Amino acid sequence: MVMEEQKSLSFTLDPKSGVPYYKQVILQVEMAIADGRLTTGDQLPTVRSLAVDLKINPNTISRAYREMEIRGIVNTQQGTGTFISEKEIEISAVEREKILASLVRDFVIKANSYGIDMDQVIDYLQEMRDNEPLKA
Amino acid sequence: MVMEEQKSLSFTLDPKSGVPYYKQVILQVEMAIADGRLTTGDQLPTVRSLAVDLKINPNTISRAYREMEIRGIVNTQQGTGTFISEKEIEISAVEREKILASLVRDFVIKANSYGIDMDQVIDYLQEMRDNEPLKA
DNA sequence: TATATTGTACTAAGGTATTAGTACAATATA
DNA sequence: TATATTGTACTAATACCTTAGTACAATATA
Repeated sequence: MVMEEQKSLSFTLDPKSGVPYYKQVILQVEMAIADGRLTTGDQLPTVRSLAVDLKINPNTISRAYREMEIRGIVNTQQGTGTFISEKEIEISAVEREKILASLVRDFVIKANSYGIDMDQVIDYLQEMRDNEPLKA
Repeated sequence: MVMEEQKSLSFTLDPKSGVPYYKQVILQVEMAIADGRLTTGDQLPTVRSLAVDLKINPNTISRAYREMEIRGIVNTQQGTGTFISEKEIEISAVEREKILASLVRDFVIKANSYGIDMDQVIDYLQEMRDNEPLKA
């Protein structure tokens, strides 16, 4: 068994946010991937250790990891651990297009309801991309 | 009292979708605004009439309208009705920027978790804007 | 003022989501 | 094989979400 890199990420929970714990965990992993702190092959904290750290039940961590596994973000193996996946080869271009379409649709409707139009959104995204790329 | 335009929109509900009724109503109003079927000053169906049409409780419609009022999408007055707001003058540029930032952040994280990067997103949005603008 | 029309407050029922308790199962490794 | 380490299944408690029932309140208008 190859020893994968076990990075020390600091997870935190906000009980008052209204966001479920398992979703907060997922979000933090996603953000760590997005900004490069986590990458392919990295090991996440074990279910038990993270549960102890965060003082919550192991099943709650397990649920977060399971959801990410379903989404293809991580791979889990009992007895071994949970690791960031090889980059989602399993999503076809067509499927990705569909997902993107639905994400964009929701997003545009929301933005629109705040009086923000597509030009603004596009400008914003371009600036964002040019100034501080999210992907490592 | 000026008689505002009362357009005939056809609302529908899908009980099997898992999306709450009040959210379905909000979504349909938002989409109607986005594609121009509804615009500033238009009156929405009354709470009661829409409740009868959709065969649900008036409070459910009321909740949808109240949420939209909080978001600044509509203005409600008892005895008079519910109308599409004058274009959100109440949102400052700074506030709008903040909202946009948080919307974009959520969106990018989601897209990223599906392996979709910003360039793809921007391309997609640009095509969308150029081909079939959402705003009338 | 009287009446119709509009939205609202308060409450409760039912369902769903979230989390924890407890015991278990799969894998790695000495 | 024995033991430690990893994740999991099943259940139940609690909280929250959604909707409806009922009665009410504010406004418009005859």
